[in-house]
Amino acid sequence: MASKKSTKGMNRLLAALPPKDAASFYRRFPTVNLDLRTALSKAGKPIDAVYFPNTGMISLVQTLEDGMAIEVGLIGAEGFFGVPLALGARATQTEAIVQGEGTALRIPAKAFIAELGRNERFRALLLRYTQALLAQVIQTAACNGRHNLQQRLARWLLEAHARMDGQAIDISHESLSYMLGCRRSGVTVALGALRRPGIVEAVRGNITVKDRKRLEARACECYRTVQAEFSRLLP
Amino acid sequence: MASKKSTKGMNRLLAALPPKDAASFYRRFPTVNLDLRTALSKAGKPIDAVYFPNTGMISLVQTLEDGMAIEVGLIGAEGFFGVPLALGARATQTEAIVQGEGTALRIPAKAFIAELGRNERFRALLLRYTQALLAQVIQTAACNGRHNLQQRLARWLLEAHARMDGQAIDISHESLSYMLGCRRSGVTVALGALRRPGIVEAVRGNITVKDRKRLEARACECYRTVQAEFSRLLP
DNA sequence: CATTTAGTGTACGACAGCGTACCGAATTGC
DNA sequence: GCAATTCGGTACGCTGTCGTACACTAAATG
Repeated sequence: MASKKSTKGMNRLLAALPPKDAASFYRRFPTVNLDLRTALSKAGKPIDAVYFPNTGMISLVQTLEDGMAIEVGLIGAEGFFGVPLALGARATQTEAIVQGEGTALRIPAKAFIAELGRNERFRALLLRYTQALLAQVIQTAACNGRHNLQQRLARWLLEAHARMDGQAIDISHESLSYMLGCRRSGVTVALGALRRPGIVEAVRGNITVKDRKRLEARACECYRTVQAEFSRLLP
Repeated sequence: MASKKSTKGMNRLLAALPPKDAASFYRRFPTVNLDLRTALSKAGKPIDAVYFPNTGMISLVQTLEDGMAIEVGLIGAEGFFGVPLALGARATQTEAIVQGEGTALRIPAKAFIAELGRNERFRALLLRYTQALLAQVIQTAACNGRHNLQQRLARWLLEAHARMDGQAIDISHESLSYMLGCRRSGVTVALGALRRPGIVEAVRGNITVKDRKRLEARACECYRTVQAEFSRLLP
């Protein structure tokens, strides 16, 4: 295995470390499958491991008292799940759910914390990612307050499309409504408006982006803004 | 001046440090006035100092491309402004605006970063606060997506009331609409519904909470949820 | 293969909040 | 003291999204 080439399809935070460090992580910790709809952590329960996705994506979902939920962040190979541990907390009210199949490096909480204590560079990198995640959540807060369903759906599809490397996205209207915090039929209508002009194709539980340019035109600025923040913080 | 007693009306993060450390901060850095409507940082510009409020409050506001804005977080004596610096960034797209008059300890960016590097305990404390702020922004994202104006206004008033120690809140409907991301007249109507039953009193640019209990009943759960997160993370 | 279940398309009345506009009252600036 | 400006109250028609409901189809299950 050519070690330089293997940064393709590898988690980009780990890939940003000195090659020896990255290799050490991949040697010492297992790569696990991220299976669709699996919860990596539950509200209020201790986080028992952190995940650095190589492929696939993880949704951060906040559940409200009435049982309604809404997505507040999306994590792919550009990041990792486990920010609260890096900040000295053990648990969050926010749930993490696999929303796109893939694989991830899994590091148990204890080992992760130990590693942070001894690897200055690793810690600095993860804190910069934390700032990027914060920027993403902030943008989502603004987006939820001011942009309409059409725009937010288009944004979500762009985010997912990028993280799934252009593959089709396996998600039902029902799940998507859960992410966007709206009715199931609201998704059907908004998606119909993207499907009719051929911007996306959609069949039972599966959405394919066909024309990214036109999808961007229908989305709000939020995707672009967050993107810019990420490349500024994590070059 | 009895040094133990002086934690009253002092920033609570600094008050949580060993008394010697806290005193050292207050000796080495100036306490400045937080003047209403002052911007402590501008979108995209380097943050030149961090602020630990003793009293008053600071709003985190995200501006969108169309010039519309919305508040994503609120900082009082329980926290500090400057999280991005603690995470290794120099600037953010998010603006910080004084929304309630008070005073704050001001630490220049350079000195702050130096201090973080040498004071382990200080750093750990600020990172736990960062997690609390993240929880606040996450809840706000969910709140903006799912709660109505009435509930969100009530929540905002509770947050402000707590941070202003029960004092009257100096803010116009216009500014409030800016915080909540709605029309000015939307605020007037929603506030009217709280004023008529005597829950709040409102005169030109000034709102007084008269009945906190009933205000809580009109607010969404978000205030309580964030509150719980804060006391869990920063006892 | 027959039956159940999950996912999708569509419709309809209700309503919260929008954009806009206008007026009077309080405050500020000259 | 007067004019200009800011702030607050109210109204009206419009639009996006909601809640709900029903029918149809594809997939899963027996």
